[in-house]
Amino acid sequence: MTEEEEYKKSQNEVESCMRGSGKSREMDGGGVKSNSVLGSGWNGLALGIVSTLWPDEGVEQWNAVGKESSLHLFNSLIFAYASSRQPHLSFLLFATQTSLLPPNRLTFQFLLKASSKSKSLLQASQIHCISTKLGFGSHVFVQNGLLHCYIMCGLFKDARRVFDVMPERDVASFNCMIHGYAESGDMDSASGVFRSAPSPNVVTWTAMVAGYARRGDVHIARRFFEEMPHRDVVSWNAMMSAYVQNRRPVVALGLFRRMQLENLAPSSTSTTIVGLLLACTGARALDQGKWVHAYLNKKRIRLNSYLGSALIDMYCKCGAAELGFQVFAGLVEKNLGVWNAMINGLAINGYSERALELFDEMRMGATVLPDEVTFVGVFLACSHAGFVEEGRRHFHCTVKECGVRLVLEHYSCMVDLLARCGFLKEAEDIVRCMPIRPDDVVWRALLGGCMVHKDVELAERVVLEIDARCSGDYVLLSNLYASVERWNEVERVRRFMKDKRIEKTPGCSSVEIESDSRVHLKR
DNA sequence: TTAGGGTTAG
Repeated sequence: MTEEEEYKKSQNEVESCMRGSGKSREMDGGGVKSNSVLGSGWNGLALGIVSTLWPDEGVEQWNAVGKESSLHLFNSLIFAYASSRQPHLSFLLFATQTSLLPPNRLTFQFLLKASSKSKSLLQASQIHCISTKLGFGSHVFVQNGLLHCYIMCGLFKDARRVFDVMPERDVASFNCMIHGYAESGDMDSASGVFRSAPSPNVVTWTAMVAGYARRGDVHIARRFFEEMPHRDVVSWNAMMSAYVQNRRPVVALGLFRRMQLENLAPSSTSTTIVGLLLACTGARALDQGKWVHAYLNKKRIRLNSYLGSALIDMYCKCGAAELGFQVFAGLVEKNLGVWNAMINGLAINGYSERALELFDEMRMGATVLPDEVTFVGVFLACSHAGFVEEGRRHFHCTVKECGVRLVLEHYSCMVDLLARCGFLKEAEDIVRCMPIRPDDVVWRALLGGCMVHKDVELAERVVLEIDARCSGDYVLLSNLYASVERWNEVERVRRFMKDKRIEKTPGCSSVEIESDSRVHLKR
């Protein structure tokens, strides 16, 4: 049976189970009966697993939970795995547990959590089937778990079908559904579910705020935020993030000040600080970013990967790559986001060699595998420094070796590198043979090379390929004609722009926002 | 111990 057939079969089974499950037979607590089956060998195994999960406090935690009840212990472990980076290990543990101890409702809840985290609908369907057979399937928490898994897998229509036939719904079921619609950008449906929710809570309202923000409707998001009967730290974080996402970083900073005034800032989580750092980055507010960093140090807040990469990115985008590197060097937890922030940060600041060295270091370490974003940094570094050979090697070989798919951004960097270094033919060949349709950024990268090397004929062809031609493209072409003293063509382009009323976009620059609007963090 | 907010490119 293929995986798809297997999936369909279990989906049918789930649906027939759901239709026929009727009233749930609660068995919570009953499972502990088999305690005696669990010998010391199992306790040893459990201890080993706990120690791996929590190397420092493992024994202590095990002592705290392990001796009460074996089922409780196994459930705790399943939950710990479900919340960890290896959620699939929950299923392995369940396979060993189920032969010794009858699972209870919590076991299934945690397994469904693991299915959601590993986005495994097949597992979720199977788990739901077993739970239904044991009489837990129609419990609202279990059903919510299944619903959540459908949402996490992006199957919104299927989620709706589950939602519609649920024998009982609570506020979390509505919240799940709203979040799902919001994720898919369907705020009309989300708002329909929101209106039908009998008792929306702070989670419901926050899901609406985040949903509108994600779609770019920051004003509607703000209206929901202001109308909320009660706000908690997550709602504030969602609203701050809404402004950051919609390129209004200064408003986000202002919101944090209001949060402080309402005395909510002391309970701010690392997510609040990440939001604050993102706002500083967006506003290019280096001084305020430094304040946030100092605050983190003062409060001895450990830098997790989110905080670390946000800090690195803030320093690099504000032109202080050295400070970014200091943060990077001091980080204990370096995940892909952290490496990418540093490699890209060095590349955009012109530290090409250092960026490429770091990329080699990352590959040598082999704990984190590069992805598309990493290669954007790599090509950017090659392009800024004019490292043609190295760029070619990475473009044609390393990307494949790492199992990474080439995306538009990679092509634009590579075309930029080749074209600027005078390999115009090779650059054009790449554009013409790309397996994905080149966008205007790619064509403009080629146009830039034509400018440097005064290739008028190619530039004329390239300009015609640009979909959304703007004044800059015509100005570039006219300057190119001027540089080879073809004054008639210069005049022709200028007249064309005038007739079509194509105006030059005025240049602009930005400065750091004034100190009186600075965020002052409470000590 | 079901549900909402966070990092890296463009």
